[in-house]
Amino acid sequence: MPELPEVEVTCRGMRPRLVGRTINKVRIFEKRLRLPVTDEIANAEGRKVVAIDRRAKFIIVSAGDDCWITIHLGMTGHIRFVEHDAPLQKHDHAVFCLSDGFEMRYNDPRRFGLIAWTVGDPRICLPMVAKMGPEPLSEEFSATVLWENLQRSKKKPIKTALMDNSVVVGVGNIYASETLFASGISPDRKAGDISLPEAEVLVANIKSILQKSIASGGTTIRDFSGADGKPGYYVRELSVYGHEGEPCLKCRNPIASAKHAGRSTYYCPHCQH
DNA sequence: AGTGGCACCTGTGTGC
DNA sequence: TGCACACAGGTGCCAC
Repeated sequence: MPELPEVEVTCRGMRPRLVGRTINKVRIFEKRLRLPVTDEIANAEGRKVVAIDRRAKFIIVSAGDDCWITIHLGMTGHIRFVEHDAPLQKHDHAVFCLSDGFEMRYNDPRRFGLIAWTVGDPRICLPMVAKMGPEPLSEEFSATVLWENLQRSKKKPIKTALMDNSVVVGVGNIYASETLFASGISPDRKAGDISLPEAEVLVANIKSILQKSIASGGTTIRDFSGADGKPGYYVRELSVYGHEGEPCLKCRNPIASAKHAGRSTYYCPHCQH
């Protein structure tokens, strides 16, 4: 489901519902996520949530005293807040009972997500999180940084390189296609052949497209919804993703599709070089 | 060392 | 209607 905008939208939805509440009880119905949920998650009981942050596509919940809960939504995960007596849904794998009578429920049909408990900031002590590349919406993510990172995977197609978390985080399959279209760059170009001025254009488009998507509540293809249950409306703004055969918004020639590293890519052969 | 391919899962849509 | 198959928003690991 979620790329960076969807995770950011989820975080923003969680903050007013979770921060300041005490987690009274944790119930795990299915431990077999991407990494098994450990029994340590029960240590969250009795703790009050202090803050919620995002790093790449990880949701990082601070529970005070250097105790942390890290949540990843995988491809199909989502978070909902419901009254404690609301019926459980299929694939509700974890339930956090809160002091205000509501429950935060983690639902993930494909179970590619994860829920981890750590003592110590996950951005330091969870290797999966610690080794992530630059945040696209941060100041540090500049044309120079992108260009330098692209040199490390210079033989990859640029589309695949943009989805590599060591190059930049948060750009998944949808936004890789969208940012390349906006930049007029072919997905087949080798990452190492992207010039600094082109990197400049890419950085600007990555930032603006991700920001616009966040403002629209993210992109709902099939089943994404934010923590408030609302779908993302950015799907209406997508220029190429899922639009194979339809006329390009710039030149009216048909949008094409291709595969890069097994993932679908959409692009305009006429506008992107 | 960088790269492509596969694996992990369930659900949905399509074509026969 | 049923079945087989392809495909889906992510990412770690495994051979080459």
